[in-house]
Amino acid sequence: MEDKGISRAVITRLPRYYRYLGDLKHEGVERISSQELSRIMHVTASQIRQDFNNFGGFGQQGYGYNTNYLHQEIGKILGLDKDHYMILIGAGNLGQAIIKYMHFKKRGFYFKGAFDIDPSLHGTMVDTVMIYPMDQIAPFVKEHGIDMAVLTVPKAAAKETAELLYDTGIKAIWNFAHVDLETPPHIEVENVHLYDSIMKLSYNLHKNG
Amino acid sequence: MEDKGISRAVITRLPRYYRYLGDLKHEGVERISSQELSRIMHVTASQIRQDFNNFGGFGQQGYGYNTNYLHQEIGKILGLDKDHYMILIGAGNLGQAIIKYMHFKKRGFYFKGAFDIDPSLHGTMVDTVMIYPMDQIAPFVKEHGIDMAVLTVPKAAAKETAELLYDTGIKAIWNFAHVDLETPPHIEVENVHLYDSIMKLSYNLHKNG
DNA sequence: TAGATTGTTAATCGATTAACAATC
DNA sequence: TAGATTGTTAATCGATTAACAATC
Repeated sequence: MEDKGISRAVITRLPRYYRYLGDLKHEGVERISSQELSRIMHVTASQIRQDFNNFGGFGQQGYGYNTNYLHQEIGKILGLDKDHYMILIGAGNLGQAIIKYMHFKKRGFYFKGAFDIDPSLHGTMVDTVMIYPMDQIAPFVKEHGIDMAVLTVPKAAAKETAELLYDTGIKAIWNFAHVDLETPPHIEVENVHLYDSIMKLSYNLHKNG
Repeated sequence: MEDKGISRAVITRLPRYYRYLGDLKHEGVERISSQELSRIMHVTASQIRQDFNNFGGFGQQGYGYNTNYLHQEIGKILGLDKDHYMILIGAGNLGQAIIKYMHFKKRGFYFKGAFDIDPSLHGTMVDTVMIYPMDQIAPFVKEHGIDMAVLTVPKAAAKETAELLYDTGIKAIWNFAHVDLETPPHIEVENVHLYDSIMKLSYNLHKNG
């Protein structure tokens, strides 16, 4: 699970496997072959087997894969068996929606607090999450053992806001601001660039005339 | 621009180029070489030149690229020189946030209406956008020349809701529900799978122990 | 045991990088 | 003209697919 040699392409596919296996499990499907999964997911059976074998085989010759076991193991690889304590930085429209959208919905991801520069928001709640002033980020992170920050501040503020996090002990930033952060090596970043996404859709919409 | 042979990897990089060139333009940088851009964006100069040459050269030997021109041309490739009329389907937390987040912010993308099953929302506004009942989707799309739908309904409703769009003339779906839609060939889909994204971050957070 | 299907090696394909001639 | 830098071809690298022996 700690192998550093797993390619980015494989990692990107893992959550999708996890999602499909969760659905199959939900439908009561107990076993599945790479061929059946291939048909459902529209990827080759070969790729499925190659992907899983990056982490050591989860299947059994002549049988296939046990849906429950495979789902669970991929969950472990993704770190979903562990709890994550999160803060939100930038409690605007998008930030508040993310709190409401994620909260209680996905086990293991917990918002412990939100931060904003707007003093009128301080002390108010989004769902069950309190909004604090920005200068309390560092002590809050330490006190609550926060490992992830969700960054939903305007583009112009993103760089300096992210820098507030670098020495706090935060390990990961989920970045919704449309800049690419240049983070220190001990911090992982995952970008959700919504404008990039809609531009890609726009391209595809027009590509055939 | 209509060339179908452009690889997915190249398309995915275009919005990022567009973003960086917009920033450079904003900073008053008039020309840039692939080498300078390479340094700023952390990709190889070779890749930059290859990518641009998929669409016919935009540069000049010995000079480099004109920032404004290149920005504009990539914008055209992405279809950003055209207006897009959008509807939102599913006016919950995330949907409302997207309307507020996108509206007026990015030229060319206009929300004309929103739709929800909840009758108590019908007739109310999100920003400047009215919420309508679901059964009005088809006539609305035709009347307003809508080309894109943003799908922010719960996972369980996504499939059947998407199907309401297939024969309306809609050309593209920006899908925030965490299912992979099986759309007919005349409809493009771009997925924003937030859970997939946070799972990837979780993986990277744990991969070094 | 025979059939099925994995795990894994080999072959192919595509994308990235390097190199350099063309040319501004 | 000389220097710089693109456009483009060739080489390399990595990811995907095919094939099949191992084995349940």
